[in-house]
Amino acid sequence: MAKLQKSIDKRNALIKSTIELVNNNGFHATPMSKIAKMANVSPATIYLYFENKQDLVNQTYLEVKSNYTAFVFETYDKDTSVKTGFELIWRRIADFNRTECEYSFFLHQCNNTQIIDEPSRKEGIRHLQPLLDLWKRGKQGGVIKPISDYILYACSINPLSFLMMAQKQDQFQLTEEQVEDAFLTAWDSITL
Amino acid sequence: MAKLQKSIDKRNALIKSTIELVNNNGFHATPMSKIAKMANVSPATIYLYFENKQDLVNQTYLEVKSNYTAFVFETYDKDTSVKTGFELIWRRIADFNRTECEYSFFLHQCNNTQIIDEPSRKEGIRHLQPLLDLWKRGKQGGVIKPISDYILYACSINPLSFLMMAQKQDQFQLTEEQVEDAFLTAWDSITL
DNA sequence: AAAAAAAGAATGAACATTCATTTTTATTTA
DNA sequence: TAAATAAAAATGAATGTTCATTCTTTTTTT
Repeated sequence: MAKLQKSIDKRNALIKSTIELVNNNGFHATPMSKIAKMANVSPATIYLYFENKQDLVNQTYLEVKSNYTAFVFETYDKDTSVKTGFELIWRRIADFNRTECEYSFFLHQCNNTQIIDEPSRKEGIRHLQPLLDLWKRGKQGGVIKPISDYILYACSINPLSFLMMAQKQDQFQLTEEQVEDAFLTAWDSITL
Repeated sequence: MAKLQKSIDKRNALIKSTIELVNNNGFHATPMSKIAKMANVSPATIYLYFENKQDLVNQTYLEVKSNYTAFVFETYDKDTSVKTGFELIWRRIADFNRTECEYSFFLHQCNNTQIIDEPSRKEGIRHLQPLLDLWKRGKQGGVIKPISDYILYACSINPLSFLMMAQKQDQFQLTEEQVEDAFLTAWDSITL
């Protein structure tokens, strides 16, 4: 395949530039020419790696999303109590939001706007399966509230995105202590 | 002022069209010509009412946001118990998300992207002052957890936005019953 | 009849994408 | 091994389109 001959470094540089520029200006306000310049590449070169602008952003999304899930479940062990398991996952997500703030912000933008096309977004959703399985077990064991996974997610995981955004906008500082508070709150919200 | 001579209907139509088109295509993918067409107006006419595209979207944002706050606190009475007060506000927000879904979605997009360059976008949750005051009282009375307002907001109010988004993307149906679940979850999360 | 509001067409800039060349890399031949 | 050639990758400069904004004219209101 031709693809594999081409420099993986260049592809990465393009993806990195895309993230940074989309984060700062939004997708439609980010010209290909700027992405190229930031990646030290000619505009034409982008089209050797990606079909077009939409493909570039879709692939960037999928790549970031897969980094995200890999990170989140890296330390997960499904043979633990529901509480331990949840805490493991939750804290990894919190870490990701804190340490990989650029990725996190990019994902947030993609999830909350019309940047990404449907198929890519759909593909992104499946990634949290282990957490859903854990919740299922928790519901069966009478630990987790027997309510929609969407509500569980909205109340326990999504707040981290919001706090990350608030932090990014300098409205709020997400310190260690705040993370503790947020965890206890998340746990309280989803348990019986 | 000339402004007041011009038709308020046209201005409203422009704002309405802006919301609808930005919701469906995003700001930068929405041409002025389409906004004009949807509002049954010539493109040039937009510039009689707004300075330019940025001004149009900024003003739309301010207008929607002020509708939101007016709606949310319309029924609020600060001389009630913390629980009653919170429930009043929370349910109004839920209603707004359900019945004024277009407004709600638009606000969400503005709050989570770089569309708006209005200082007021950076004000965070300050526009919800009565709610913050209520929480203060709740903290003093030992009802509400003594933690950052941002965390309280993230866990009890923000989930509604998330659920509205999920609904908008047809992943989820926010029924009456789900609203009940969500309310109990929200209340559990912020109380001691 | 004058002033204000609205319109459609024109302008010029920005931008995604493609084209024609050049540069780099890999392969073959002597 | 080194020169010669072929293939791949990369480029800068076009291309053609889209679009925000403005200009000139027409319509409506006062």
